[in-house]
Amino acid sequence: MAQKVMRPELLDLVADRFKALSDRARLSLLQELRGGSCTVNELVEATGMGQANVSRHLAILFNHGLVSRERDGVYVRYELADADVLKLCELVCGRLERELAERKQVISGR
Amino acid sequence: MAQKVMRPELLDLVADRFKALSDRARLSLLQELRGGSCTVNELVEATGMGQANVSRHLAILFNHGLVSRERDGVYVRYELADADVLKLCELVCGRLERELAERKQVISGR
DNA sequence: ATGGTATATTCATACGTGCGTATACGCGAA
DNA sequence: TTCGCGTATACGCACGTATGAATATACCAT
Repeated sequence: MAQKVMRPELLDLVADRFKALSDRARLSLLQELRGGSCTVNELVEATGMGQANVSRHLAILFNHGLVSRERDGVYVRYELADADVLKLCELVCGRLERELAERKQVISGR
Repeated sequence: MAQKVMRPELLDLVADRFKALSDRARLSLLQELRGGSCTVNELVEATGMGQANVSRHLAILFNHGLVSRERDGVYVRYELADADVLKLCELVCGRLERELAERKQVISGR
């Protein structure tokens, strides 16, 4: 139970943060980064996405503070900003897995 | 640290779940529901949104299992499905508040 | 069944978003 | 500086989504 009322402006910020996470491409980038920092090209190869696309999505994640970046000569290395990002994903995953399990029960139970 | 690899299909489900939460209108509905179950019209009055809009967004939240509903005569009462929804929002809010605090420090510190 | 109220859905429209292609930028080597 | 490579951005297009107005549906009372 945090604060009772949330200011509308904060509501927009929260919505934007969720929006940043509401894309398959960005989630797969975050997942790849769980294994450690990556360059853009490494992520291009790992995900099969186009280079421009990867760069764009990384910029979005960066602007939302979900990843950090650091120049390494010609390369730019991206990495997860912190563990909160994964906590969010795991909360959602946990729910989904429970729901899928329930659905299986219903199907096999009839 | 849950599973190492996430199947692409699950990734889409997660993205969809986040997408359901990535809208100001839906978040304000969830916030109103923190005070207990509400009818559609109560939510219309509380949020100032149009009736059709409220009904649509509630349907989306319902389809994602974020709220439950129950007929009460002519009315339909909606309520939060469980506490996980709020946990998600609070995780994001916590981050945002920390970020805003840091930003204030930077501004006032120069 | 009829009327009235609460809720859901349809339709048209405006806006946002993701993508590929092409191009610009940044950095190091020669 | 000029070249090559890695990364970022601009443009155009196709698709998705949120919205209000109008309409349909569900329920209760009479």
